[in-house]
Amino acid sequence: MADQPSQPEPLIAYFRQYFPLNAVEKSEAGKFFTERTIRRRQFILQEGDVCNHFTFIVSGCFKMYAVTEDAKEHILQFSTENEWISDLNSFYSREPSKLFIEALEPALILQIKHQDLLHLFTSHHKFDRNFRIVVERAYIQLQERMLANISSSAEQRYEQFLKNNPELARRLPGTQIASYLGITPEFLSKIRKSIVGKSHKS
Amino acid sequence: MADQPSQPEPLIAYFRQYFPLNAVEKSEAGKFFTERTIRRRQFILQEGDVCNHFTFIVSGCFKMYAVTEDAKEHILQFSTENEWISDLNSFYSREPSKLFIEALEPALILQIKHQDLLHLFTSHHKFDRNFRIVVERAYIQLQERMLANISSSAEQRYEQFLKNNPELARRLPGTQIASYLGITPEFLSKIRKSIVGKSHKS
DNA sequence: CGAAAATTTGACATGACTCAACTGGAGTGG
DNA sequence: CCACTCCAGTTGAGTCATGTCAAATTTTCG
Repeated sequence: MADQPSQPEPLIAYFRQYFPLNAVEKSEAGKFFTERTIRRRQFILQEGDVCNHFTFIVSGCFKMYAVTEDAKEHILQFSTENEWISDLNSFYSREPSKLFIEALEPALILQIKHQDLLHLFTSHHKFDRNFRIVVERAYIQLQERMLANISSSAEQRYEQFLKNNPELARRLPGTQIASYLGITPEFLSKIRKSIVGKSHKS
Repeated sequence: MADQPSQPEPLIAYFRQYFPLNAVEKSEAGKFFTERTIRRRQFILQEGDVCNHFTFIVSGCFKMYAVTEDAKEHILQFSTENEWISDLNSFYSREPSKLFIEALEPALILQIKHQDLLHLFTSHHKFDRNFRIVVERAYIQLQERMLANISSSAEQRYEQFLKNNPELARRLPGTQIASYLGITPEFLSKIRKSIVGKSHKS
């Protein structure tokens, strides 16, 4: 539903940051990326399905999360405008995903199918390069988050999140941020109170 | 010190898993990767230095870690035979690293310099592809570890580590594993005791 | 407006850390 | 072969960080 003729300008502008596409490559991108409009709370991936699309976000915001046996949601990733989201594991292994990807706001996305992306990699190697760089940058960020998780308290991680993602901190409810940080919403509320207390003691 | 004529067979065998190199590409790999012998406790990267090499491990074992203001060591990664290790952030940004990479066992490695790797990417696009895949797989693993960290107790994370890395669990002292899991060695000791207790109650 | 979700608060429970002491190998040099 | 040191590992007591549960309040969205 809601598929439309593709307008991949935002994607082309995105790739221009790394290795700009030539005319042929731009035309190929236009051919294989499909535009979709997504409602708030709509899923673009559900647990049990194979992740068959690589998704570029033109506007809006998504969360990717796992649900554990105790029925709790654990957010692995937020992604917004000019970012990618996909369960890489399921996408490449073709095995059922253990994750959900859900829109937190109405969104506009560009999606490419698994086999079309493999085709792009093979026929136009600049896509290999651009996607190498996309994943490298994501890896570096995840590594920083990992370091914070094994070396800092919940309060420090929250402050680091505020500093690195001021925009997200404004857009998202605290419950979601708590889930991302690996703490309970109640405890996040207590952290916030304690931070306010500190800044008043000037 | 200890540089030797390169014997890149293990590396070529490694790439064969993904996209095998042709004769020209093999010869290029041989030209740019340098072999080094590393002693136990020797560093191949120290905080403050720019990470100028991408390292493939032929044999041995390394840890990559950060040291925080309280002088504690936090292990971000272990890497062993047929794996890579490098501070991607410093390697690409050319800024001083915040990390150390240190040998936990005597090791044999193959290293390529920053500018030589960029050259390989540009002149032989199969390296773009192979490194895209290398980073994708590392990303998927790190994502699993991240999920464990935000959703599981220390005991569950330790059991998951034992299951996923039985080899490392045998090779490494518990102090190092505790640092990797983000807990204290004392607490790991108590976890071990509690696990033994459980398995006796059959 | 009305329902559902987010936030806050407090009492209590538990997970994980700190510190200090002790144990027991694995080298190393005599 | 012994004595010595040096780590890794263990243990226990006390403390701090974070979670659980339940309830009241506020905000958001349909």
